[in-house]
Amino acid sequence: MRAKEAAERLGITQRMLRHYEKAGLMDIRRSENGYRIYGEADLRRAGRIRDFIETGFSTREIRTMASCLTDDGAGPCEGGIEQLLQKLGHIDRLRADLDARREAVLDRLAMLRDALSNHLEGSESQQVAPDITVPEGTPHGRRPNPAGVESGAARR
Amino acid sequence: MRAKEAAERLGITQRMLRHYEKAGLMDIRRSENGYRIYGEADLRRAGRIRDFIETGFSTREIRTMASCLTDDGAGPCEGGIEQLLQKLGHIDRLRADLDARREAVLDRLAMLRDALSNHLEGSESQQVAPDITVPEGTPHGRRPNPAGVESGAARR
DNA sequence: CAGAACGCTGACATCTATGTCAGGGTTCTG
DNA sequence: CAGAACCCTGACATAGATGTCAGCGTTCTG
Repeated sequence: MRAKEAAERLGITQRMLRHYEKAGLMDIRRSENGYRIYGEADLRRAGRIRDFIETGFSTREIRTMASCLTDDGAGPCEGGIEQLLQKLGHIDRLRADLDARREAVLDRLAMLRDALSNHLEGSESQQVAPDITVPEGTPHGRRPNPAGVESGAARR
Repeated sequence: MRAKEAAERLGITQRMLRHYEKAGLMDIRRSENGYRIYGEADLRRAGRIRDFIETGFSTREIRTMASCLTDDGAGPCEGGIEQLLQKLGHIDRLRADLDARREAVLDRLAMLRDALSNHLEGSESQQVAPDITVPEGTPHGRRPNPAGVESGAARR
């Protein structure tokens, strides 16, 4: 397929697709007229690159773990794992934090709702947020190092 | 504590600490001589900001969810239910975002680990990342669309 | 006290990610 | 065929994260 479709399927702009290429992260085949021709594998690769970038990696870092971009789980993918684990650490810390906060909010919310209904029992009822449905959102529970400041000195 | 110590404990530079401040993400107390004085709560807040940033968020985006940076899940909350619901919305959206990122990372990680073990099956084994343990942290499982090209059109 | 170590501000510099525009082909369609 | 819709390259532009240096006060220590 050509640029437009590829970009659409990936949810990014053609600009970025070219950017990845220029950054040396991919090498797209060209048709005789010079148009880029993306194959499914290219899409997958670009999709991974996109994800890496949206996860906070720079093309520079990604190039470092180029072997982590191919379909075939071949190459050792040196470097990739540690870097990923590190990111995971950041993400998990934030998640834990958000989970805690989320619960606090839910609690408060429930409390208010109770108070409210008890209060306007039988009154004209002002109908403030009538049917509060707790928006589901992945299970949450344990909450280690609540507001953890650190998690391993000397970084980056 | 003062700048140097704070920065060290957070694993970032004083420069960035000032950057967060200038970005309107925190407001650090000053001693009479003008020196910044960081308290534990400031550290926690800065730590979260740091994590958000390293997870790919910009100060601009972070400012948007400023209420997610405080320790107390409590907070002003004046305005009641609407505000709470709104906050809940932010939190959940944030969580969704983090989940996506987290999962992308986990997927890649699992994939890599598999490839790796399959690869050095019985060989002299170079011991690259010997005992990769997926850091526990909220349950995760399904992994549809392995090398997922897409993940929902119109993103961001 | 002198010098080291540290703090502050502001400015300039680099790198990336992205957007957008221009100038100029190529393809598809009514 | 004419115009729309695409594609390409290259350049200029912005924003944000970070680094680093200068010029200048403050603290701590031998």
